[in-house]
Amino acid sequence: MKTILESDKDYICEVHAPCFQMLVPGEMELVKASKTQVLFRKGDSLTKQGAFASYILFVINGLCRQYIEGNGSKSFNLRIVQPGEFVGLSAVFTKNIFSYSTVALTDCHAFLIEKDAIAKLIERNGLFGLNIIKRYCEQNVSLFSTLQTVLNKQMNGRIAETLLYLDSVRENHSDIFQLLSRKDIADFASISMESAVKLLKSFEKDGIIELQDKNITIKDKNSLENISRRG
Amino acid sequence: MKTILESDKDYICEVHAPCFQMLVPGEMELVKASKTQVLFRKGDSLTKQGAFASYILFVINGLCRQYIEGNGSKSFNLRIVQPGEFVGLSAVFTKNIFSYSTVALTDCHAFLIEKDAIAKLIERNGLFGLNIIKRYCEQNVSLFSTLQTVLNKQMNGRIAETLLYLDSVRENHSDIFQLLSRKDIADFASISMESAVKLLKSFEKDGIIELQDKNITIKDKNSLENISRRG
DNA sequence: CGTGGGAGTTGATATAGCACAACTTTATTC
DNA sequence: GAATAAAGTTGTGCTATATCAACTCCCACG
Repeated sequence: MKTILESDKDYICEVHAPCFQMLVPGEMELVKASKTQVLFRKGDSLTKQGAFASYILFVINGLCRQYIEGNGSKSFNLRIVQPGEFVGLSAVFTKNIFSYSTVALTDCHAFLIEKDAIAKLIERNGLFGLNIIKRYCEQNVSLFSTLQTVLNKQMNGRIAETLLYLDSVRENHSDIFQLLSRKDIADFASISMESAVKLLKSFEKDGIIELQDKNITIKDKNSLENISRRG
Repeated sequence: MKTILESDKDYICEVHAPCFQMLVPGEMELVKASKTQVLFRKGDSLTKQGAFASYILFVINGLCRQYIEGNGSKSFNLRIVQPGEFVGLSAVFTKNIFSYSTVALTDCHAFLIEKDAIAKLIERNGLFGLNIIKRYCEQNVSLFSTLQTVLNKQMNGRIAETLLYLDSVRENHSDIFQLLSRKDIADFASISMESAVKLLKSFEKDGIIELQDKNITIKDKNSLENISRRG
């Protein structure tokens, strides 16, 4: 993790990120003044579950994996963080502790924005606040859906859902599967790595997917959706 | 579910709810104009999972149980909704579908506020927006913690946690256990009703809790916390 | 007053998915 | 490029928890 000296050009680029479009010039200054651009190297932690959180991160480019740490080496993957998304929103306005860890799957540029700056911004600019609320809302809905899956579906359905999710990520990031180990995939479905391997093989045998080394191609999306729906 | 004709006195009462303290007079009018006070009878649904959501609810008095519906008769209890809390926040700013069901455990007074009114309010009044964000944030953090529990703990830990949670609710609502069946308790821990019964009995045998009909008294909070922590 | 149904209780049986072990293949390091 | 570590694969037994079934208790309702 290494702080980057920014050029003015960088700033112009960042300020064009969709989330910051509705700021009036004075507020833009506020963001500029309070943020720091950082390069996270592949494998670096953007957030560490349980650590103190006084800032949020906004990912400019690169991919991250967001996960909940359990006991021992057990962990559960929440999502792939893509450019244009915030990390750490949920921590900042309550107990100031990150609820999850985030690790860079590739080198990532992000900027860090102090909690106070965000709060001031929301207070002054209602439209910005509404935009942030929408993001909270989305995250909320997505958490409910995750909970649904974890509570009601079993291995088959969970792996199917995982594959569909990762395939949707692939639309924008074609190399996503190269960045994930079998354990990573298992951790999206919250099953053991061994079970994941066995299920993937069985899906391959049934002609639903194709395995080429790390890459996974979906051959029969319909079947996968059915398996996912049935649980 | 029955709409109540409100007196001016009612309005004064409602506007004193903590969340609406920082509104300027013009905005207060907006809330007044757009909300409807409703009485939900014990057993009535405040929200239905999957149903269209164009409003949020603010509970004035009474208790509700918020839960996720699964397949068949399976469901998972998220929380007890207490007076002063919102229901339906997470639905309103994204896909307009409730992610969960909510049922009244006692008669409940609530008011319904249209989505557009809330959005306008946030846009105009940043402090109000910040307040709403804090609530989102809390719900978010609580969802992460629920996920932690469901993913990492097993029966013992989950039931222990459930008991500690319900005991914390009892501080303000001493009759809470009278309102819950064994199935309800099991559904907080996401275990079968039979398992819940067996575990409760075994906790009783170990002198950790005391069972008197529906009521449950915690005798050894420390043990319960340990069991909950270990999983 | 008795009868039916829901909630609670208890023990017996079934099973999904994990842990382990042994092994193969692919990376990494000196 | 040999050696060692890490990742992936496969089969076998075990365990936590659900499901089922039988029974009790209590309340509602004819």
